Amino acid sequence: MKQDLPERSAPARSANSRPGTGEKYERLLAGAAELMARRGFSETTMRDVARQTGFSLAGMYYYFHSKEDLLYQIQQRTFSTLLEQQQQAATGPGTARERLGRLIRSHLAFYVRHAHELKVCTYELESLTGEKYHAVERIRRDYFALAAQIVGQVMEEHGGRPASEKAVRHATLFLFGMLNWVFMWYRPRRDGSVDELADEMTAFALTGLVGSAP
Amino acid sequence: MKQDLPERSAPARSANSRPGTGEKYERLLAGAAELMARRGFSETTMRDVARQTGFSLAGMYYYFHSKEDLLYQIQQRTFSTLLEQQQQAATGPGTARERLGRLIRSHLAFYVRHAHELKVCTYELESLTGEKYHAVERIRRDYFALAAQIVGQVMEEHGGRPASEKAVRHATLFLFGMLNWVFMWYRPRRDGSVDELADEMTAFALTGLVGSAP
DNA sequence: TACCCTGTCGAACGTTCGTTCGAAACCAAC
DNA sequence: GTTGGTTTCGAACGAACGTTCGACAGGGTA
Repeated sequence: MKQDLPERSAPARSANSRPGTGEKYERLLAGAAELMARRGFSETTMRDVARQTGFSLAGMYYYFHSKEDLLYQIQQRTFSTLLEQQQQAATGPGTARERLGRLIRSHLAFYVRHAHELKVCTYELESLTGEKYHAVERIRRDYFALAAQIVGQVMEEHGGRPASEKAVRHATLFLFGMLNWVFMWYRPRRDGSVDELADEMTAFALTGLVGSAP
Repeated sequence: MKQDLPERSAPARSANSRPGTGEKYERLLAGAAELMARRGFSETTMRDVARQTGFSLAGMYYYFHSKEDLLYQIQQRTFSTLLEQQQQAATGPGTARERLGRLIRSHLAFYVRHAHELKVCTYELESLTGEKYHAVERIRRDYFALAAQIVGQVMEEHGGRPASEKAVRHATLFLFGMLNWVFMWYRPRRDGSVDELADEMTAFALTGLVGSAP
């Protein structure tokens, strides 16, 4: 009785199972995220995850349906939480510049607390297929729209009139480029706290190299 | 004049083989780079590369020793060419701001001409091991130093005194974040020419959101 | 013709992968 | 102690992977 649903993650075993919560389930996701962040999705084997989390190879499959499902759970949970947090940080009071500063700071703070998971979200979207891919991409698009809105407001606040859609889009992509590249180099001991880093990045985004004082 | 690197990729066949040049060899590297850029290194199988380039599976191994060697050849060749080009573009005459503009424009122009190869260079360093990893990392470090030097000059030119090493380092990493993220979204039809994009990015890097006019 | 070097390839080898299956262990409720 | 659902796992399966091997065609040279 295999599933014949086109996409879906499918029921698999009867109708019970897979609480979606629980201490062991969390440990599984966290362990998998750590390995996938370090080595990449396809370089991470289920045997690695089993060793890391203390489960047996077969035992893990009680909690999810497939390796891709495991990746999906990590991305969906992490990105949803981040988006929710950012919607609060970005829609609060203050000028557009202040909201942009909060967005950057809050993103980096989230990164510090969930580095592995966020790295997986950022770099492993393309390891998902079908509906899982589109579901995560939808969240990502929402997050981009949220940031683009603020960037547009900053540009309008300063320029006196709305900036072109393309200019806003590109500036937002520059911002995400900076944010997403942080995974590749940030080490607290060498680079200072994320609060400091957030200030530097905000200054760079607002006034660039020749506008920021050291 | 071939390498006798420590790490060695093993002699494999006698002492001949692997010209390192030749039309077929180029076709092999280009085809492999295209697949690896699109799907990633470990998702790209040797059978895929064979199909893409018209070789047989075994036939390809006349030209290199292993899959990792193939990846290394792509990265080493591409990055060396880029670095050489950028050393010229960045050490020419003009103010530091002008040199930064040339660096950005030249990097993006190279991206347009060698998109697949550069994407592989940017995202598949960690698929290399041992001496191959370190060899490519050395080129990457040189490229970073080149950019950091110009960024530092821009900051000094404006601030009147040298900026802190950390500030220069972080600003350079912000710049590379923007540049390297371009792979993820740039489409000429929608986003305009790379010359336009280079101008936008240079303006953003120099004066930020509130300094650039739309 | 005989020889050898350069390219090429079908077929296979050994390994590792994600996943499955049946059985066993656990445990609260009777 | 028996039951029945929940959770765990050793062992195996089939597929796919990178790589190798022996063979062989082509063509330049003696």
